[in-house]
Amino acid sequence: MTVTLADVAARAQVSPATVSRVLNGNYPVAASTRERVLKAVDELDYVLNGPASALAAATSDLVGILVNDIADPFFGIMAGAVQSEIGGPGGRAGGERLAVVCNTGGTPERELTYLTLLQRQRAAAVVLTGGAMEDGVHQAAVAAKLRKLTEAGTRVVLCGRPPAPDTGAIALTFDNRGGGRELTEHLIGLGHRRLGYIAGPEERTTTRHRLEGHRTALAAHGIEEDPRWTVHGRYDRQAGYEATLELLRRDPTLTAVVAANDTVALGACAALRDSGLRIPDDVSVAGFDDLPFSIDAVPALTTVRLPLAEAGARAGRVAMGREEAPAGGIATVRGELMVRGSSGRPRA
Amino acid sequence: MTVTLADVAARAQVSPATVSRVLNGNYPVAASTRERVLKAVDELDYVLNGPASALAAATSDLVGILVNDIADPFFGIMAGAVQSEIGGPGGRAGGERLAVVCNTGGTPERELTYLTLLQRQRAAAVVLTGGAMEDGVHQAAVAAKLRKLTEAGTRVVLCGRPPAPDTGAIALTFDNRGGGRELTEHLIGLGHRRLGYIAGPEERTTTRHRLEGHRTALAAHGIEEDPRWTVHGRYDRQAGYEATLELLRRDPTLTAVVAANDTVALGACAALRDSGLRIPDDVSVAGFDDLPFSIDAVPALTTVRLPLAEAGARAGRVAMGREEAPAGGIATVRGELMVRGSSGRPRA
DNA sequence: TTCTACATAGAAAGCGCTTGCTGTACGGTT
DNA sequence: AACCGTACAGCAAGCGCTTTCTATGTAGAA
Repeated sequence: MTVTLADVAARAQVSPATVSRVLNGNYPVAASTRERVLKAVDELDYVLNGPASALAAATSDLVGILVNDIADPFFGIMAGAVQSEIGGPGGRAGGERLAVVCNTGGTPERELTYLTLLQRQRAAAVVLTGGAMEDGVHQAAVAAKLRKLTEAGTRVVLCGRPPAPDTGAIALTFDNRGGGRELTEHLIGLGHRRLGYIAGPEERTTTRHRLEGHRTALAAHGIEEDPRWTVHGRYDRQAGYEATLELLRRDPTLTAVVAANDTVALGACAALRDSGLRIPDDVSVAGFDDLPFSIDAVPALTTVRLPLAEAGARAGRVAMGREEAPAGGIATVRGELMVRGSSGRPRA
Repeated sequence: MTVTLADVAARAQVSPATVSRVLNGNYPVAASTRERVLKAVDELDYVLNGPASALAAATSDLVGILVNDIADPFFGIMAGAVQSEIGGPGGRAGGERLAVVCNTGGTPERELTYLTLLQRQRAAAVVLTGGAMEDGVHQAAVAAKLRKLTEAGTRVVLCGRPPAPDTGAIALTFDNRGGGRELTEHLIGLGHRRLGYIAGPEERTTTRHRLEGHRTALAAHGIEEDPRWTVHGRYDRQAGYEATLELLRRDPTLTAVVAANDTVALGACAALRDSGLRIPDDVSVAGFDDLPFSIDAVPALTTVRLPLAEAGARAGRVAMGREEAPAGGIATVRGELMVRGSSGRPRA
C-alpha cells in the first residue's frame, strides 16, 4: 500500500488536518509539531497524492503548453522558456508546477482535444504557441473553448499567435507582417526586383501575415508581383528544397528567394547549391525566425530574429500571474532584421 | 458552478453511476440510455473532472517525459516520438493521455524533483531521455526513486540512457561507444593520425562513452593519444567554437576534429572557417547524432545517425505496454555512420 | 480571579468520481 | 409453472486530501 496522509498523521501523533497544513504551510503550526510531522514524512517517504489534493482544493499545478511541433526548435525554445518561468523545480516561485507540453501537429482537431484534456485536468494555465489555423469553424470552436477555460479561472496566454477577441485570453503577438516587410525591403534596397517567395502552409495566420508583409514592401516600391513568384509548402526543409526548384523552373531570372522561415530557407539554399547557383552572388536567400542554426549556414542566413525565448518567458510569467498582462490584453512583439551573408546585391 | 456528473445524470434521468459507465465504456449500458446520457453531456458541455476521476479510479492519464533541454532538437525529436505513441489525440489507442515534458537542464536535483512531482501525480509512465549524470550520490537517489515508481506500478523507460539495474526500469540504450569508435575509425581510415576531440560535459555517461569509443579506435590502430587533443565543454555551439580554437592553439597540426555532437561540430566548423581553414581540405570534422540540420551544413557533416524518432516511439510503446519490453529489460540501439563532405583525406 | 483573545489542533464534511454489490425485469429452461 | 441466467441500472461506500468550524490551552486584560 502507498503511504497516505493519515499514516503520516498517525506516526507524528497529530491529526491529518495538521499534516496537511504543515505540507501546505498556509496555517499556523507550532514549530515543534511541524518538525515532528516533517520527520514522519521523511521516515515514511510520503508523497502527496496529487489528484486527491487537486480535487479537494479545486486547484491544480498543471500548466499546459500547446505547440505545433515539439521537434522544431522554434517551438522548443518557446516551450522551454515558458517552463522555466512557471516555477517548476529550478523556477523561483514556491508552488511546483508541471508543464504539460502538447504536440498539436498544427491541426485544429488535436488543438481542441488537447484543450479539452487540459480543461479536464483543471489546468492552472494554458499557453498556446504558434500561428493559428484560419479555418472559420475550428477557429470558433477554439475560441469557445478558450472562453470556457478563462471563465473557469484558467489563465490563457497566446504566444506568437494572433489575439482571440472576447475569450479573455492574453495575446503576445509576433509582428510577422512588419518583419516580412522589413526583410523584403532590405532585399529591394540591395537592388532586387525579381523575388521569389516560399510561403508556409495556406490557411495559417503566420503564413498569411509574413506574405502580406512581403507584398506590402513590393507594392511600396512599385514592384508588380508575378503570381508565379509565390509557392506554398510545409514549414520544413524538404518543402523549401522543392519549392525552390519549382520557383527556378517557373522563372530562372529570380535574383532572390524569401522563405517563410529559416528551416525552409535552408532547404532553399540546398536547392540553389544543387542547381549550381551561388549564394548570394547568383541568388540571395532570406529566412525568418533566426533559429540557432541559421548563423551556421554558409553563408550565414539573413533573417528576422524573433525573441522566442523572451516572449515565451513573458508568456510564462503572465500565465502565472507574476507579470501584469499588457494593456488591452494584447502586446505586439517585434522582430529584428539580421542582415548576414546570404543576401547581397543582385547579379548584373 | 461547473457541471458535474450528477448534473448530467439528473438531466439524462439516470444515476451518476450510469453516466460514469457510459463515459468510460467499461460496462454494458443499453443503447437508448447511452444516447440519452451523451445528449445530456453534450447539452451541458460537460467535461469530466480529471483529478476526481484519477482519485477514485486510482489511475492517471499523465505520462512524464524527462529531457535535458527541450529546445534541443535531440530531445525534441525523442519527446515528440514518445508523445505520438502514448495515445494522446491523434494517437491510436483509446485512453487519451497527456504528456508532461519536463526540462531537467541535465541537473540531477531537478531530475529528482520532477520524478517526485510525477510520482505525486501518480503518472502512468515515465520516460527518461538523455545521458545520466555520473554523480554517485544522485545516481543512487535517482535509482531509488525509479524503484519507488516501478513498485507503485508506474512503467519507467530509459531512452538513450544507460540501464539502471534493480530499478525495474526498461532501458533502450544508445550504443555511444560503438558509434564513437566507428566514427574515429572512419577518420583513421582516411589517413588521419592527429585527431582533436571535443568532449561534452564531464561526469556524463554520454560524454564518457563516446570518448571511450574514440579512444578505443585510436588504440586499435596504435595511435598514441596526446592529452592535449581532448577538450571538454558544454553540448552547444559556442562550446564547440571555443574548444576548437583551443585545440588549434594547443596543436595547429591537427588534421581532424571529432565533436561530441552535431551542435558542437557546427561550432567547430565556424571556428575553423574563422581561422581560415578549409573543411575538409585542411581539417576534417565529424559530429554525432545526425540532427536534421547536419546535412545542411557546408560541407554536410559526417556523423553518426542515432534513430531518435524510432527509439522514442519504441520507448513510448513500451511505456504504454503496447510493445513487449526487450529481453532482460535492456536493448541497445545502434547508430549508423553517415559519411559526408566534412571528412576527407588529411592534407599532405 | 474571571473574562476575553489568541494561537493551535482536531472533527468532520465534503470535493466529484468509480465500482462492488444489490436489485429488477425479462426471456428462456426444465 | 417455477426457476434461473442475463442484461441493465442504482445504491452507497469510499478514493486521499482540504478546509470550515469548533474545542482547548494559555496569556494577558479587567
